[in-house]
Amino acid sequence: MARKRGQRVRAILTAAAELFGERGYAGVSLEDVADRLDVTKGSLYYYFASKDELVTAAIETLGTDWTDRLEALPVAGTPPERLRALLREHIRIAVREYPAALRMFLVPDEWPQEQRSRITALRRRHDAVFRAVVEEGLRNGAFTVVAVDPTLQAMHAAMSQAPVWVRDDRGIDQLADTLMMLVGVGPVSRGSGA
Amino acid sequence: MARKRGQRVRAILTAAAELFGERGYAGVSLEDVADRLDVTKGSLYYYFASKDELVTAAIETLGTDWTDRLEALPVAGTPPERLRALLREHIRIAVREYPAALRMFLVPDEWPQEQRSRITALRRRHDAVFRAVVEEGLRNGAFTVVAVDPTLQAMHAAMSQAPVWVRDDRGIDQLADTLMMLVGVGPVSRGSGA
DNA sequence: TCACATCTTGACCCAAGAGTCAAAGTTTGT
DNA sequence: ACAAACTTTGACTCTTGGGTCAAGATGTGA
Repeated sequence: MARKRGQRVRAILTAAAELFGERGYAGVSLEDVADRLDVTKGSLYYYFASKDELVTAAIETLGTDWTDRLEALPVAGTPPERLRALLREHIRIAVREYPAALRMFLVPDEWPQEQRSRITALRRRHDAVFRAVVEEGLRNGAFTVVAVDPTLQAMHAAMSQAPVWVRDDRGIDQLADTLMMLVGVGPVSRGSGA
Repeated sequence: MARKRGQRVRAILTAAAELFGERGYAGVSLEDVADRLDVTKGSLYYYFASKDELVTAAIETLGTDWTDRLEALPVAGTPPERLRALLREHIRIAVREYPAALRMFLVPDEWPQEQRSRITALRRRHDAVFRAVVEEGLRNGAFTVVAVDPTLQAMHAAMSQAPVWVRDDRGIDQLADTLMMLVGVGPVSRGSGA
C-alpha cells in the first residue's frame, strides 16, 4: 500500500536528516543511515536512487515541514508577541525534534552544488516568515533595528546553534528573550552608542 | 633551515584551515589540501603524521592566533566601546582572513572525538574575552541582558555565520551594531515586555 | 666537486563507501 | 492456498582516500 511506503520514506528521511545534520554530507555513509533504521544499505536504494537524492529529499522535507509549522502559528497579537512566539517555536522544534538537522541549512558549501540552490530557496521562504513580523513591528514602531538583514541573519544563526547549548524550556525562553533584544525589545538600557 | 620549515608548515595549516572550514572534516581529502598547495599528498606526510594531526594543528593554530589578536586589542575605553571593537575585529578577521575557517569551531560533532575537547577548550578561552567585557558592562550598568550565556552564544553564532552574508565594511559595522543590541545598547526602543 | 641533510615524488597497499543486482523473503488480493 | 506485487538482503564491483615508502630531486656546507 502507498500509505506504508510513505511511512517508510518518512522514517528514512528523518533518520537521514538527523545524521546529516550531525556530521554533514560527507561524514555520513548510507550504511550509517541504514544502520540507524536496522536495515541494509541496499534497501535504501529501493527508495532513493542515490545518496544525493536521499539528501535532497531530506532537506526538502525538513525545510518544508518546519516552515509550515511556523506559518501555522496564530497571526493574532502584536508584533512583539508574535515574534516571540515564532522564536520560541523555532527554537523548540530545533532543540526538541531535530537537534542537529538545522545545521544542514547553515553550511551550504558543504553540500553538493545541486543541493545548494534548493537549500537557499527553502531558507528564503523560512526567513520570510520572520521578516514579515519584524517589518510590521518596525512600521508601527514597536521594533528598532540597525538594519533588517543582519538582524534576521543573527537570529537564525543563533537559533541554528541553539541545540548545542540549550537544554531545557528555561533555556528556550531565555534565548527567545535574548533574541528579542535584537529588535530592541526587552530588558533594555538606554542607547548610548551609534 | 628551521625558518623555512616553519613557513612551509604555516602554509599547509592555512590551506587546511580554509578547506576544512569550507567543507568539514570528512569533506576534505589530503589530496585536496595538497592540490591547493601544488604538491602531492605524500609531501604532507613529511610534515604531519596523519590527517588528524594536521587537522588538530590547524584548529590549534587558528584558534590561538585568533584569540591572541582579540586579546591584543586595547583595553582602554568603556565596555560598550570595547565590546564594539571586539565584535568588529572578530567579524573583520572572520570575513576577510578566514572566510570559512570559523565554522570549524561551530560544529563540534563533525570532528573526531580527539579534536572535540581541544575545540571546546579553544572556544572557552575565546569566549572569555567577550565574557569579561560583557560582565564589566553589566556591573557598571552600561549593559542589560536576559542572561549572559545565551547572549554570548548568540553573538558567536552570528559572527561565525557572518562570512556567508557579510561582504564589505558596511556589513561588518552593521552586524557589530546589531549585535550590540543584544546587550541593550543601540538604536533601542523602550522595552515593552519581558 | 663531493658528501650529507632536507624535501618531494609517484607508485603502491588497504579499507571504506557508493552503487548494482539476482535471489530470497514478505504482503496482499482472490 | 496461490500468484503477483512489493520489499529486503548480502554479495559484488569500482572508486576514493588514508597511509607507506623507496627512489629521486634539491639544497647546503666544506
